[in-house]
Amino acid sequence: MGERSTRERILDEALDLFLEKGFDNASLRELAERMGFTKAALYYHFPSKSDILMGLHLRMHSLIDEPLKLLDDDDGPVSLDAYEAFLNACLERMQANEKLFALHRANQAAMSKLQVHNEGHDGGHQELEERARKLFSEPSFSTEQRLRMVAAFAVAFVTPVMASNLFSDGGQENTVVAACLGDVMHQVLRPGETPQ
Amino acid sequence: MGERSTRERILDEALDLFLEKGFDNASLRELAERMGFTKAALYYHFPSKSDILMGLHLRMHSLIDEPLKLLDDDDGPVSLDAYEAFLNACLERMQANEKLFALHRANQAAMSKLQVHNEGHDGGHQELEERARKLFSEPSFSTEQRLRMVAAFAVAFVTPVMASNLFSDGGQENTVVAACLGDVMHQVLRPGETPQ
DNA sequence: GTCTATATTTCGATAGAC
DNA sequence: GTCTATCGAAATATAGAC
Repeated sequence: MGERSTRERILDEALDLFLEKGFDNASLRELAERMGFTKAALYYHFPSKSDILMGLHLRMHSLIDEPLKLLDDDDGPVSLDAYEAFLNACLERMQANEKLFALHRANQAAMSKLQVHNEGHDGGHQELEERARKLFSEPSFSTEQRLRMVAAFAVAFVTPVMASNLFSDGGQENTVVAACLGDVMHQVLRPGETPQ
Repeated sequence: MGERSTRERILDEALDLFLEKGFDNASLRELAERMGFTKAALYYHFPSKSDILMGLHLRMHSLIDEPLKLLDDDDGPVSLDAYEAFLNACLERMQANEKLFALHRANQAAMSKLQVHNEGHDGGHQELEERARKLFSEPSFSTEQRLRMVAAFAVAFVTPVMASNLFSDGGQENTVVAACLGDVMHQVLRPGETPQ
C-alpha cells in the first residue's frame, strides 16, 4: 500500500531539495544522487527540470481546487461569507501540506516562469493570479473592504508557515492555530463588528 | 543634484532586473547591457554578483533600522504598543520603497544565502530572522497572542505589495492604505477589544 | 528504467589593454 | 572606469547501450 511510483518519489525528494537550496540552486545531479540513481534517469520521468517544479505546482493546484469551488457556484459576485469559507478551507489544507506552500512562497520567482506549453488546461501560475486580481477588483466592495480581503488572504496564506518557522517551541496544535487564525480572519473581514 | 553614482545606478537597474527575472535567472550580461556597458565593468563596482544583491539588501536593512529601535529601548520584554508602533513605521517605509520589499519576498531563497564574509557587522539576512524568532518566542505572551503578532506582521509586510499588484485600478492613496491597515493590525493584535 | 558517456550552452569571474 | 578576450565551472539536456 505504501507503494508510491518512482515519479511520485522523485517529486517528494524534489520538494525537500528545492526547499533546502531553492529551485534555481538545486541541481538535477544532487536530486538524482538522493534518489539513488543518475541524472539521466530523471529525464525518463520528466522531460525537463521545470517540469518537476510543475509537478509540484500541480500538487498544490489540486489542493486548492476544491476550496476554489466555494467561490464559483455563486451567481452574483462573491459574498464575504463565501470568501471567508474559502480562506478557512485553504488554511486547513495548507496545514496538512505545509512544505508545498512553503516551496511556492520561497520560489515565487521560479514559479512565475512556469508557462503553458499545452493547449487548454494550463496548470500555470498566472491563471491563479488572474483570478485573484479579478476577485480583489470586485466593484461591489469598497476600497477598504477589498483591502481587508487582501489582508485576510495574507493571514491565511503566510501566517501558518511563518508561525511554524519562527516559533522556537515546535509546531502548535494545528487545530488551535486554525481556530485562532479563523477568528483573526473573521475580525479582519468585518470592520463593522468592532466597538468604535 | 540628480547625480547618482554609477554604483547606485547599477543597484537601481539591478533592482528592476532582479524583480523581473528573479535573481538567479538574471545574468550580469543583461544587467550590463541595460547599463550601457559590458559585464566586466560591473566587476569594477562589485566584486561578485551576490554582492549586488547584498547592496540591495543593505538598502532595505537601512530602511528598517530605525523602526527596529522601537523594539530595542525597552528594558523589559517588548510591549504590544511598541510592536504595533514598529509595524506601522515599517508599513510607512515599505510604501515608499515597495520594489525593495517585493524583491526580498520574491527572492527569499537567494536572500537566505547571503553570508557574512566580514567580521562583526554582517548585514546578513539570518540576523533579522534570528531576531524575529526571538521576538515571537517571548514567553510573556500567550500562544494566541504570539500567533496574532505573527498575523499582524503578515498584514504589515505582505498586504501592501499584494494590494498594489492585485488591484486592477492602480495604487490607492498610500495614506488611505496605511490608515486602513493600521486599523486592521490594531484589531488583530488586540483580541479582547472585540465583542465576543 | 537506468546506465555511461558527451554535447551544448551559459554564466560568473579574471587578466590585461586603454 | 570601461573595454576585449578568455578561462573554467557547472548545469541542462541528449544519444545510445543494456
